[in-house]
Amino acid sequence: MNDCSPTLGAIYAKWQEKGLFDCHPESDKPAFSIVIPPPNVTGNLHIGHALNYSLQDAICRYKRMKGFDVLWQPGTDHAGIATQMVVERMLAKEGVSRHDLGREKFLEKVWEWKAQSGGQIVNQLKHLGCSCDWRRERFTMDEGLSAAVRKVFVKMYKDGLIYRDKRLVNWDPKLQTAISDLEVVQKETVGKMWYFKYPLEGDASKFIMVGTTRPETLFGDTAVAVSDQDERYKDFVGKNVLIPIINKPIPVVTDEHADPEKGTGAVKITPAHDFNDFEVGKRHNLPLVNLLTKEAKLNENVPEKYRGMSPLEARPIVLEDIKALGLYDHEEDNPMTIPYGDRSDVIIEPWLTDQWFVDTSKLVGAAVDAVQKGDTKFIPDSWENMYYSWMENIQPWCISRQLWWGHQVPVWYGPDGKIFCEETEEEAKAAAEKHYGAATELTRDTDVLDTWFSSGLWAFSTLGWPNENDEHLKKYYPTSVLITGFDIIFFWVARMMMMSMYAMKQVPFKKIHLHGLVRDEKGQKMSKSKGNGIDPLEMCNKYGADALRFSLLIQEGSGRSVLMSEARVENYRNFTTKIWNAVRFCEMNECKKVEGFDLASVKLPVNKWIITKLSEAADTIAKWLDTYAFNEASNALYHFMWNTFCDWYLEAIKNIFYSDDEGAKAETRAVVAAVVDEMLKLVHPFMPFVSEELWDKTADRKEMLMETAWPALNAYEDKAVAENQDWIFNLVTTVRSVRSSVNIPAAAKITLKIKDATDAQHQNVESNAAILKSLAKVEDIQFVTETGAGEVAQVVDGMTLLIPLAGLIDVAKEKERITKDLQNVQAFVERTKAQLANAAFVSKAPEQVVADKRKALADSEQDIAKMQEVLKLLGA
RNA sequence: GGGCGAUUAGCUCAGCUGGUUAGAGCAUAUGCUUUACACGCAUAGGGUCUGCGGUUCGAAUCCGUAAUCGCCCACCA
Repeated sequence: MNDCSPTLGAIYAKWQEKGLFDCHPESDKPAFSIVIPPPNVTGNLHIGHALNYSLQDAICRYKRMKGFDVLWQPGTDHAGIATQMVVERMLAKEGVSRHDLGREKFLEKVWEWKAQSGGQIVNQLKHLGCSCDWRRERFTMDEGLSAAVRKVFVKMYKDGLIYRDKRLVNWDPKLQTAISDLEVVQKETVGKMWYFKYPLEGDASKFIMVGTTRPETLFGDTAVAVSDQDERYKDFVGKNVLIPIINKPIPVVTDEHADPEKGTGAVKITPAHDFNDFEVGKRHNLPLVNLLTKEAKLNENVPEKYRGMSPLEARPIVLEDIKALGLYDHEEDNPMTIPYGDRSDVIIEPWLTDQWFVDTSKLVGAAVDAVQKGDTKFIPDSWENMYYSWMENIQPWCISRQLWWGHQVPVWYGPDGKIFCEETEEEAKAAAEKHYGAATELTRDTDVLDTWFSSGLWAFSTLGWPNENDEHLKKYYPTSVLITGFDIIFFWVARMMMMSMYAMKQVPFKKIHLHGLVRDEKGQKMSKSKGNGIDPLEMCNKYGADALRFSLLIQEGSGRSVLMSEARVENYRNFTTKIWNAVRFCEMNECKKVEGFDLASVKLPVNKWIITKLSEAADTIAKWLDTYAFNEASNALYHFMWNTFCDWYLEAIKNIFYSDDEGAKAETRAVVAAVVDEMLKLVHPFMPFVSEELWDKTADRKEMLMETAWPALNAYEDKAVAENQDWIFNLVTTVRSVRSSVNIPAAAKITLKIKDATDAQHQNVESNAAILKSLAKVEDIQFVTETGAGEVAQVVDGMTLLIPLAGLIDVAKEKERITKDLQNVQAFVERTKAQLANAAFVSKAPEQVVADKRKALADSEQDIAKMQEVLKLLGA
């Protein structure tokens, strides 16, 4: 916590020292809890993390201010594959492989690494301002969390939900482990389809032609399948054909898998190397011939000349050999997808092994029901459909990994292979003794679990489970909301739902807010290879964490992508600077906090106006944050702060500060100080550092900004006064606009004449004369009954504004300007008249709509008359 | 092949249950060295709301359809 900014570091340290991040299970405040999506312990903060954590921090800070007892539960994930790879790479530099060390020593090295350089990301989170309860930091390999893993595994095993099976799995030959379906990414390529002949056994003149994308697997063929509807191959069914090269006879079988429409209608069946063929093999009791080693090299089941080659190396040689035999027919280009490992980026092979599976089909029911009942709500809810459809088509989850780093499967085998699944070795031994009638030597299963298995328990394992009496578990579970990226909805969200419904009989979180991906300015995914990444820490250093956070927050809505570029961060850095300068201005004008000042005593309309606007902004921002619409909330804050507070309010009160009305000055100073205080509270969830720093700078405080309550100012709102004030500001804009369009020099003071003002308008202008004069650069305001020559005119709200220009007026231009204006209003009047003449509209539309139209029509007609009057004077 | 989402100003997006003379930020133009801020202030220009059809007194908003783009899932002998 130093390379961001010493000041920010100090503020962060102070929050932490005061215990402001801590949860208080003993308090009677209502709970609000979030578990962090645990970053990999190997991780470095990237921009996607920055988005995810900024959202959570904003919500947590806001909820604290709203009176909740907040727990933001932090921690890291042991990240089986990633971590093992990191440590292996480190060892490789010393010329050591993990196999040189052996499992136990290697795991020691991993823990050493973790102690020294693991979890850097936790410190990086602090740079962002994350207000996690760090006392409660957890790691998925902690003893408590590991106990949770063992307990759930054993329970699932005993409930028949976890089983061991020999079947085809996705095998990663680089990492040499099985991986789950989700960890396989399909890449589009244009491959080839090769066609060649399988001669009929005993009659080489007859043959079946097959097409295949993987000719090198023919050594593992154990049948050729055709459709029972396919006349072409009727005579072959039940007979044998010979595998080219090795001349091994295999049967021709009929199977639904063979589609007469595709290829030649005949399929070679390689049950040990293709998922579909595996199923065909099962239906026909075909033998399984495994051709690959765990490195995915051809093994002893292929002729010697091919052994040790990779499938891709063997393929052209096999094809040459088929050609040499005269069995080759032709080839075609074939668009296809090839499976790759998401971590290793090598081709994944279906491979026959013993693995552990979760029978997810038995878990999905409760997980789906919970969402259908609304116990967990998706935000945005469009994700629910995707969740349902994935759940409905769920496949068994392969949870075993042939790695060393991870939760070792709590399974021991007896000498006869009997399985003892228990939470501890002692229990397993006891069970074995009972089973065999004597103490028996057991060997432990060497597999570890898929990292997502432990992540699936994260929402309750971090809160103390399996200790059901843990006060944190009791108070904070189910958690209030999970905030995470939609990309891990299946990996994590769905699994958490299943695991939680199974182990806890409760949902893990009541809401789930799914946010989009961070992309570059052009909407492209950020990647190292493209070099279009944005480093969040660099942005923090250059522009401050607040600017980075805000540029992320203001874009996050409806789960859409968040586009990032340095220019955007820079842009919102300007916003932090603006706040800084505004507060500085207030200080310079001696706006000091007045103890005991009662906002209800405020008299000046402009002050009542800002208080009303502030109150409205507090409610609006709260409303949006409550619905996780971070973009809307951020926009509301930006608009209030910059537009309402700086551009209007501070400009409007300058004339008070420069006047000698001490009473008005005193009231305004007190109001400014109070408004700044409340405004900083609104800023705080979004930009905690700058707001806290200004809070500290502007007064002697008993409490830090972070621990203050969210503004509740509805009692001080005065909507009527605020509306009048809005009208005055609109009038200012109108005058400025006229000035600009007739090129009155910016610095020139003008006289403003107002004709046909109503009493209310007159009064409003009178009481805001000073503001009007200073903001519109008006020297003198006069209420008149006649228009004079040489005056620029503008009709607004039934009044005619007149600005004498001492003969400088360009009559032709004036006519054009007013005529254009007039035409717009006339067009509106025509439309509205037509609408009101429509009997169907008048009878069917709501009364209020019709009344509003009538009023607008009348007003516009009045304005038209005044414009025509002006034009007449111009000599039209 | 199945599903989902998007299409509104030059760019990025608001516009919730149909009634606004369709908004914001950025960018652009013009004018401002106004004693908080040029990382600023003021003003302005800019949109037949992707096309077509329908429902309705009334459609950016609802329905259908087409096109384009994006994403997810499945399959590809």
